[in-house]
Parts: sequence; C-alpha cells; structure tokens
Amino acid sequence: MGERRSDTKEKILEAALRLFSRKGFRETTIKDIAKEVGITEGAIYRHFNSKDEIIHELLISITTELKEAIAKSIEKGESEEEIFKNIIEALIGYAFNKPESYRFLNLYHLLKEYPQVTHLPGELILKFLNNLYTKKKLKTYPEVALAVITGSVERIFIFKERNFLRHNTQLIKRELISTLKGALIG
Amino acid sequence: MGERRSDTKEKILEAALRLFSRKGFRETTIKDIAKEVGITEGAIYRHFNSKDEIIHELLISITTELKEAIAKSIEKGESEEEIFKNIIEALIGYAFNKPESYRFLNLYHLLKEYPQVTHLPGELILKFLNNLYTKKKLKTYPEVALAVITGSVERIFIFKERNFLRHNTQLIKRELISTLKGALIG
Amino acid sequence: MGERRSDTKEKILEAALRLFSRKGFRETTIKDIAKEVGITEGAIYRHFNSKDEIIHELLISITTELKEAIAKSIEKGESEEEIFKNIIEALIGYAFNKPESYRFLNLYHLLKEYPQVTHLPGELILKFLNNLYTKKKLKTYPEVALAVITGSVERIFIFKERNFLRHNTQLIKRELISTLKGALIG
Amino acid sequence: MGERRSDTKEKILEAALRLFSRKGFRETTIKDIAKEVGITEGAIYRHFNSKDEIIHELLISITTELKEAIAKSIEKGESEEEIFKNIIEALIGYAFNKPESYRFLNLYHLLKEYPQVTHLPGELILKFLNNLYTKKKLKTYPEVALAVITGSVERIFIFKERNFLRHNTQLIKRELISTLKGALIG
DNA sequence: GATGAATGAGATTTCATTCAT
DNA sequence: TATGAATGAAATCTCATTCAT
Repeated sequence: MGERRSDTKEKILEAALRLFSRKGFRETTIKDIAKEVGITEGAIYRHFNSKDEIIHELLISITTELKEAIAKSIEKGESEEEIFKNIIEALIGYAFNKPESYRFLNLYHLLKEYPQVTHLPGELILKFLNNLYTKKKLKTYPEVALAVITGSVERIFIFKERNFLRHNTQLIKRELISTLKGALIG
Repeated sequence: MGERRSDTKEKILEAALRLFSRKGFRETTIKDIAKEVGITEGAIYRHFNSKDEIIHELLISITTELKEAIAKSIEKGESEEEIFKNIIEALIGYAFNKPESYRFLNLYHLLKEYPQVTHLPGELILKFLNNLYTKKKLKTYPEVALAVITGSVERIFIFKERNFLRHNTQLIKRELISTLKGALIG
Repeated sequence: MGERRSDTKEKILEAALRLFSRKGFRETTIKDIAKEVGITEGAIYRHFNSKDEIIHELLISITTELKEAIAKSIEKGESEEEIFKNIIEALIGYAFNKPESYRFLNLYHLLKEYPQVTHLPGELILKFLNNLYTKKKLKTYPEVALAVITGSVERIFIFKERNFLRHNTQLIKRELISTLKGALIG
Repeated sequence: MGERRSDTKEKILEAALRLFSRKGFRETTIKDIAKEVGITEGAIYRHFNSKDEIIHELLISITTELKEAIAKSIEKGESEEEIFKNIIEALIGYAFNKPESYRFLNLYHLLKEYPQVTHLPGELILKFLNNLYTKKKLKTYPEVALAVITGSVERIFIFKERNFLRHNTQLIKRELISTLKGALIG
C-alpha cells in the first residue's frame, strides 16, 4: 500500500517512543511496535536496520530537541536571573509537554552508557552555571547546582506522573522556580 | 548445616543485585547470576521460585533498609534543623555506601509500576516535611521539597558514578546539605 | 523499444551470475541482485517469476555454452590426438575466460541434484573417450579418464583463483595438456 | 534427561555433517539438525554457541583427520613410488569411507574463503611433490601434479556418488592409481 | 516496465523454567 | 542441595514474493 513519503517511519518512531518510555527497551518488542503501528514485524525492517537503530534515532532526535529548547531559553533571556528562570521553565516545559521523550531520556541514561557522540543538554546549562560561578553569582559549585536543578525537575515530573502532586501544575512550576532561584542564586 | 539459614541464598541475592543494578533486569539472566555465584542455573531454583521473586525480595529488603536508615536519622535528630540535615545525610550516605542498592531502587521505580504494597522511604520524609510545612517552617510545598531533596541526591549520585564531580565527595556532601537547607528551610 | 528483447533481463542474469558464483545461491538475495543492476526488487519479477527461475535460466545457458564450446573443439580436430588436445583446451579456456560461469556450474552441481533434463557437457567428452577406448587407444576406462580430465581442470582453475600457481598461465595450460595426454593416450 | 557425558554433542556433530554435506550450509537449518538428533532447537545451543561454531568445529576435525591420514600414508611408505601410491590410496580411501566428511570439505572450500588458520591437507602432499620435483622425478610442476591428483580423486568420488562408474570400486581405485603414476612419475 | 512498502513464513538465537540424576 | 541437559515460548531479524501506485 505505502502511505505517502515515509509516513510509516514516523509512525514507527512515535509508537516506539510511546512503548519504550512506558515499558522499557527490552520489554518492548518489535512485535509490540508493529502492532501499535498496524503493520507486520518485517515491515519495520524496511525503515530501520535494527531495534537499536530505532532507539538510537529516537535518542538523537530527542536529545537535539531538548538541547535546542534549552539553547533558545538561554538566548532569549536578557539578565542572568531571567536566563536562570528560562532554563528551569524550559526543562519543566519539556518534561510536561513531551513526557514520553523526557522519560525516554531518563531511561536511556539510566540503562545505557552515556553516549560519547551526543552532546548532552546538560552541557549548555553547565556552561551557563560555570559562568555564574566565576562571577561569584552562584551559591554553590556548578555541578551541585546542575544536580539540584535537573534532579528536582525530574522528581517533580515523576511525582506528577504518579498523581502525587496536590497542587496544580502551574503553581508547582512557579514554586519550583522560586525555590531553585532562592537556593542557587539567591 | 551451620546456623545461617542459607549462605547460598544470600550470595544469590548479592550477585543478582550487583548484576541487576549494573545491567538492568531483563539484560541480566539467571545464568549470569548463577555464574556470578559459582553455581548452576538449576540451583537458583532451589532458593527462589522465579526471577521475579529474586527481584521482589531485593526490592523489599532494600526498601526496608533505606526506610530504616531514614527512620533512624529522624529519630536521632534533636532539632528540626538537625533532622533535616540528618535525612539528607542518610540519603546521600545510602547512595554512596550502597550504590548498587540505590541504583536498583531507581531502576525499579523507573521501569515498574509503583507497587502498592511497598511503603516508600519517601513517605517518612514527607511526613516530616508536612509537619514542617504546617508549622510554616518550610519555604515551599512538601511535595516540592521532597522532589528537590530526593532529586538532587539522585543526580549527585549519578554525577559521582560518571566521574563528573570536580570536588571531593565530602565537600560535595556538605555543599549539597547547606544548599538544600538554604533552599528549603532557610 | 530497440530490438534486443530486454536489456534489463540480460543485466539481471549477469549480475546474478556474478553474485551466485561469488557467494552462493542462498547467500545471494534478490535485493543484492537488484542493487547490483541498479533497479529495485520488484523490477526483477517483471523478468523472472522466481529466484529459482533465474538460477535455472543461468544453468541452461551456461551448460549450453560450454557444451557448444566442447562440440566445436571436437568438430574442429582432425586427428584423435588433436581432438583430445582441443577438448582440454576448450575446458581450460572456458574456465579461465568465463570463471564466473565455470564456478557457477561447479557450485550448482555440488549443491543441487544432477538435473535429468540437462545434458551435461561431460557426455560429449565421454562419447569421444568411449570411442577411443573401443579402439584401444585409451590407457584407462573412459569414466576414469573423464574424471582425470575434468577434475584436473577444475583444480587448476581453483589454484589459479587462489593465486596458488607459481608459473604463468600459458605454461600451466601447456603442462596440463601434455601431462594428460601422456597419462591417458600416451 | 541428559545422555552420559556429551553424547548429544557428538550426535549433533554427526547429524550436522550429514545434513550439511547433503544439502549445504544455508539450506540446512538448526531445526533440521535438531529434528535429526531428536531434540529441540534450543538444546543445540547448550552445546554450541552458533551454527557457525558447529561448521567450524566440523571443519577443524575433518581437516585434522584427513591430514593425519595423509601424514600416515607418507610415513609408512618406504620408496618414493610407494609413498606416491599411498597418498592416492589415502585420498581415495578417505573420500570413499567418509563420503560426508569429504563432501563437507569440498563444499566448504567452494563456498567459504580458504581459512588461514587451517593447515590444509594438500600442503603435506605438495611438500612431497616438491621434493620429487627437485630430484627430477616428477614429470610436471608440483602444483599441476597436485591439481591432477586431488582433482581426479574428487571427480572419481562424485562419479561414484552419482552411480556413474561402470566398474567396481576396487578396480577403479587401481586404475586411478596406475593412471596417475603413469602420468606423473612414470 | 519500475518502485518500494508490506507480507508472511521461517531462520537464528535467547532464556526462564523444569526435571532426571 | 546441586547439576546441567532439555524444553518451549518468544524475540530479533531475513527474505522471496506480492501489490498498489
């Protein structure tokens, strides 16, 4: 039949992301993905050479997307304080708007080795924090600040997914931003 | 016949923990575990009915252990501030001293559904934070505070494992504690 | 619309021969052949109904070609000795000038059953040898002579392909002819 | 159940040899082998890591066996003429008594690259022929002689398998030996 | 004639689990 | 208790062939 262009490839990536992020890499089978897309297993292999290739392609595109979101949030900020706020907003925004992508990333980095090839989104943030640190505007070491920021966002995300947050999302976002601001740049 | 019920069973649990935390659940096979212990696959089934049972037993014992560590850290503190500090120390201490158990826990909770049966260590901390919040001694919502605390510790742990921290562990610990204290209870 | 019935069909046969003789039947895929020709898999099926049909068509044309070469070598000879020499020259010539066809034939007959339909080139040679034998001009049984002739040529061919021959090809050819002559018809 | 020792491994090798030599490597499946042995596919993998490993193990043992047969035939001979005769007898004997092994070897060397690791049986024969050649006792180049010997034996073998020989085996053997002797050492 | 996505059957391999010894 | 061969189900991947365009 053949959908126009490579609609199918896109559908495979979407289905795979959905399943990987929900169930993990090993526990998601090619058959699962095929069924989700509505094709047969063999058809997957016209678009990808292996399961690993699907995972890798997702990793690259998600990493790129998140990195770009962060880059943009840094560029747009006018003061350091604003940039700080923008970064956290970008992180939370990404996690909340693209939960599957965000989960995928966490899962990947927990299970697989850190891939050398991929420049991680964290690097951009770290650069900014290093800069603040040099100017004595950061209350702690850059690595510690990075850990606090990214770790907090991740947990907030998990809590949200588990319906553990007793306040509405907007409120939580604002709280987190002001808490981290207070903690790190005063 | 010795007195300890089963030396082998203990060794299986240790080996399984080591492998699960390093490679993941699905990517660790019963054969891997058996080889690590120095026995054969069949022998594993003398001590456990299934692979899942091993995972579950590990989950229970690790969860219990961490919960007890936290409980103790709360009991021992005399002031609220001290308890706050103790809790964070207990968390970092656990992560740093029992990295495999800590990794196991993170992995498990990322991959499997939250098991209803298990009372999570976080609950004790949350109770304490709720208490602080009621007394207006917490700068943000308890859930947000819990996210910041546990998320930060997790990231510091990951950074340490990846040799990403440029200062020594003791220094980092102290920094984290003072940062979180500043952020959350001022 | 040209006159040659199908240029593409010819190209497919050539590519298939090249690949089959190099890698074997099963290890050569329709996709391999299509890629070699520069068309797609589906296009192959415009010209052939199945992979087996390609193999069979090659078999027929190669067998015919070799048989004709041998027939010609027999017709052209004036004395029995000359015919004997011509046959061996034709065999070596075919192997050396059409190595892919020759390899194909060997491979086919090693892997598949002897096809009843195909009259083998060997039959012509055997007829000639039978004739010599009747006239008491052959030093051994015709079958043995046929084995010695065809087997020797095949091995010389293999040795050449593996760069195992330490003398130039012309010399080797001459040596082989005189050796076989000495051995079989004195 | 488990037969004593590794009876099963031996049975797998035997069945695999039988099938490979009859049908080829790719056209013989693990399932075929398992069925022939009377076990399931999975069981094969307790004894071998892959299909290739089975092929390789067969290659090594067959090559070794043939090489030893030839080495012995050389050692036992007292005169050069006797050694010459012994070698051919050893080759024919091996082909006729272990037809599956002999077919396997031919098939392997036609389909796969010459393996560097394996010292080929031909080397021993070549050494002997080189020696004869130096002493001016060989009527042609050693490589040509080797080709004539091994090629003739192979074809005789094939003819026998195809019921193409019109005289009894013993007679054929004797004929071949005397023919080759006449051809090569006079 | 040609494309290339898709099918469907089957091949190799993996692995939790069972079981005779 | 322990061994390790065997099972059986399932996973990844391959490929000849079909078919809508």
